[in-house]
Amino acid sequence: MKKTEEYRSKCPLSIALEFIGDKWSLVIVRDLCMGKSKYGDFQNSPEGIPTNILASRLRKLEENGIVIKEPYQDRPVRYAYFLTEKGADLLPILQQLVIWTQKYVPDCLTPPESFFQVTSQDLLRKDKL
Amino acid sequence: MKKTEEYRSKCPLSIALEFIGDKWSLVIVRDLCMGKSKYGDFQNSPEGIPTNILASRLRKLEENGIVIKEPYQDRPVRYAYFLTEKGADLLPILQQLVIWTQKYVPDCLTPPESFFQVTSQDLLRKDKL
DNA sequence: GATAGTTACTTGCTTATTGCAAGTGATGGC
DNA sequence: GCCATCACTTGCAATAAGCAAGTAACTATC
Repeated sequence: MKKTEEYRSKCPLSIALEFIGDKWSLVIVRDLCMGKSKYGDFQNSPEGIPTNILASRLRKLEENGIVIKEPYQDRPVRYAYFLTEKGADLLPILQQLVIWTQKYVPDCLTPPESFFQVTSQDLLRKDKL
Repeated sequence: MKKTEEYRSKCPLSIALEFIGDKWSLVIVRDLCMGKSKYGDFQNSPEGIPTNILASRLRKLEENGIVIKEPYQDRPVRYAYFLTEKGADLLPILQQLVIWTQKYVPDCLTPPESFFQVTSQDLLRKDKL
């Protein structure tokens, strides 16, 4: 992992944005929180993430220790993706983002009640939301 | 403001990322929370935001109702920037991002104690952190 | 053995964005 | 008239985003 000298500053907010400050990374983390783990799962999400962006973001999230990939099949070898503890701890951020949008954007969807009750620990036990 | 049909999906998380899912917007919001309001203030931040990016992001934040600009001088006219209520309500998101980074990135800075005690309401009273 | 289907990517290309460095405009001070 | 200040804009090169098609490694079917 990077030394703090390699970030554009030592501010923790600024550092966080170097990890997840783009339009797709937290969408992928959302899908992982919801129990999705394979390529087809992510591609079925309503945003229609381009396949090259999906591959690139999953690789970066894995490099940053937010996601791990585990083979679920041998011939050919194919991988499923899961959140690490570091990744699961992004959940409170997702929850706060949802609260913000629900307050300020009319007509957006409401996640299930469980979404606000689930904790990072729950995700690691692989409970589905 | 956009209708929900104009976002890439109706998911509140996804919508939020269309507003602030980049590496600079929340850094600017951080600076506004800290009481900064003029160009020179933002440019003095440690990340060294390029001036064209600063201008572009402030304009977008204003268009999205997250920031307002008010003239502080007439000749020539010059503007200072402040958070709206919508912008101040991003504070819990900033706080969660900081908690995450402090847990997972060694050697990052620690904000003042007040950062975690301040509320969105406090920001609107223009209390400095 | 050839063909088709499935899943997970990669590739080539176009378009868009990022960001560097310099420049511009409207003032005031000397 | 020149210089300084502050808030941007501009031109351009580099990088990233994303579209659409393609590829690889299997299995199933005929």
